[in-house]
Amino acid sequence: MSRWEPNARGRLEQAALDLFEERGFDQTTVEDIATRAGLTKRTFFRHFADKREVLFGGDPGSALREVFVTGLAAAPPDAAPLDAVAAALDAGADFFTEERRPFARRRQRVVGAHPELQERELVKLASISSALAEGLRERGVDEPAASLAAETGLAVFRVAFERWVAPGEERDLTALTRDSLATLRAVAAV
Amino acid sequence: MSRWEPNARGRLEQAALDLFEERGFDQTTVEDIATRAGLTKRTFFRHFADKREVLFGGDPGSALREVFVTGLAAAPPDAAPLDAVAAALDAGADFFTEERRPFARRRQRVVGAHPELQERELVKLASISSALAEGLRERGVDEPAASLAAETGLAVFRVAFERWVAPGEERDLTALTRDSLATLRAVAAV
DNA sequence: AGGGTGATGACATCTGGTGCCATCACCGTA
DNA sequence: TACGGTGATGGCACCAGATGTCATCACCCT
Repeated sequence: MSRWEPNARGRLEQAALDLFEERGFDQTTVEDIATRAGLTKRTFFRHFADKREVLFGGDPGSALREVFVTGLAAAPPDAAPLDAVAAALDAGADFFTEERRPFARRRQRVVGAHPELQERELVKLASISSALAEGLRERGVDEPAASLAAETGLAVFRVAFERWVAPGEERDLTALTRDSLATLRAVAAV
Repeated sequence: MSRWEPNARGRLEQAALDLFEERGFDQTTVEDIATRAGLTKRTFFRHFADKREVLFGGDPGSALREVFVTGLAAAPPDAAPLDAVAAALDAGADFFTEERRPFARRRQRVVGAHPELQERELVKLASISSALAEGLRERGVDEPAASLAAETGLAVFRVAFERWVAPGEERDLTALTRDSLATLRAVAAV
């Protein structure tokens, strides 16, 4: 692909995460990141739409959304909405293998320390929620049930994910997701 | 209070909403807003932390969060988590009276047209969700049930709110919220 | 060897956002 | 009446994020 030093994008992501941990998000300029990656500020903005996006995979960040949507599509056509969403969550949980946990923890610490990064994270999750709702509608689920099932499912996933990256937690994301879903069902039971 | 033209903050909010509708968020500079309000860019940033915040009430935006928290606190101590959250949602729904609907619709159209504004909106809602979860924990609800009930409740409210501001919708927000909550309970029923 | 292609560098520019100090209107007090 | 305090505003400089434009360079293909 690249004819210069390979993997410019990856180098930028790596440099950014390192610098954000060292000095914090605000104390790191885009030029700092680019320089550490052996590139220039202008090139940074060719790979990422803005400074925050470097932590969210840029366009590839939509990969996770695809995983969820595919998982949803794989559920039996006659599955209840929340059961179909549960299948999507399982697929999402599989995406975050044990090898990814250390990186996820670093990333979560940085994001958690900076409100402007949490903004972006919420948008990404909302985008997944919208995609799930759309998938549910295609399965014949009416509004507002489709949106509610999707949003609820994502809330379950978010809670599970936060537990997964919490210090000392050892259970895998699949187990945590299923546990959270069970808790939700108990809470929502009339 | 003010010894100059009164209500500088309100004038800035009004000018901003007008300009965002006329030209769009990106095509409007902070200087444009300030000038239309008879002020300067520097003064704008004394009232609002950033350009987006002008649509979210600045600090007073936390007023809504207080309404929710107060509503939650007013629920019977032995109420089930989701019932307590339902009380909070009722309080939130009361906050948006019929007179506010036209303004809410204008605002929603602008926010809906600009992803960067949606980011901010998600943060505000997440802040309410956190406050509700905290309130539930104080009522003795354990994690992750507290977070799940809070996030689920807010999903219900968000869905209801979107229907409330939809063109042609005439039901009030309380009715829509209760309807959405009933739908959620049906969806979550095993 | 030469042209095409795509990623990068260099430069200019706009705008969001902040720090700093001056200014001005009003208020209370002597 | 005079005077100083207070709080909101204006003006200015400045940094950093973000974008448009053009030049450059490495590689591939013919």
